[in-house]
Amino acid sequence: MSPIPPCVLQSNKVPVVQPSHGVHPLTPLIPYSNDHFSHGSHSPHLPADINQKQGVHRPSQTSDIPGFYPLPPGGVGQITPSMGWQSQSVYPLPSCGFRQPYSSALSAGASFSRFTHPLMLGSGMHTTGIPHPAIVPHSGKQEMEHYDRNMKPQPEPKREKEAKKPTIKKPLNAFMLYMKEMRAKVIAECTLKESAAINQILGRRWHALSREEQAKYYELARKERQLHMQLYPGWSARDNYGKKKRRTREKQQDSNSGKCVPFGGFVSAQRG
DNA sequence: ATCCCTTTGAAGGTA
DNA sequence: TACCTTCAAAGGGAT
Repeated sequence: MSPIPPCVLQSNKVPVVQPSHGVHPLTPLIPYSNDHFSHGSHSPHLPADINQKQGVHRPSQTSDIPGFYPLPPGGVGQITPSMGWQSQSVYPLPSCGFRQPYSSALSAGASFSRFTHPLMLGSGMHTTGIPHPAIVPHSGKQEMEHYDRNMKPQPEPKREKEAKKPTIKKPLNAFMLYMKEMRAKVIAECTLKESAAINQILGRRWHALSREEQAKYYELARKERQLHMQLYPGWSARDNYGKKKRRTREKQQDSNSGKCVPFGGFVSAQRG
């Protein structure tokens, strides 16, 4: 059984043979210690929340993430050890508001620092005064062009306009968190840049992860959702519906209908 | 300048 | 309940 070559990118839409479980082409995810997640009372896999609806249980009872709240306004929230490797927390709650582009910090203990958008200093402020990266000014385009890109201090004439309609982004799910973390690594290995191609690889690697490894990300995602819920109690995913303009998708039907997709799965009804 | 592609998962809507 | 749709990240490519 040979592990997946680092950069096997099946030419589009070619079914890929799924590697057997246990083989981690990707290998060491991050140097975080498992106990951060396995210490818990509930079994690591399908983290408590996988059976969601439960992950969505009211935050009030979530003693699960003590220390997150109450967050000192403008201060650095006390991050519980349970956050483990991402000690900087998914919600860094920066005291100064700036950070390194996450991609550069991806490697070890990568901080999911997507949540520190400079713009938030102005608009990304929760009613409680807690800055949150999920809040981005709604510029009308692809939401925001990624925090990092906006880092450069441009003389923004339309700053005011943007600050008017902040958009609260969805919390990232487990796979998204995984992607954010591993993207740089894949890019380095494969010298690829196209996100679509990279995402295909990441999708396969995600499946190749052991349940325990995936559980880490499910747990992280669960915490993200919880925190997100607490920060924005009234927020709904639907709030962002329609904010992305989409072109007509013609080929959705014909190209999709149950075709094999990389990884031997079937395309989800998502776009085509 | 803006959307598409590509992935998985969460969540809302509809039948 | 089951299924469908949209969005979340990301950046090169297409329009």
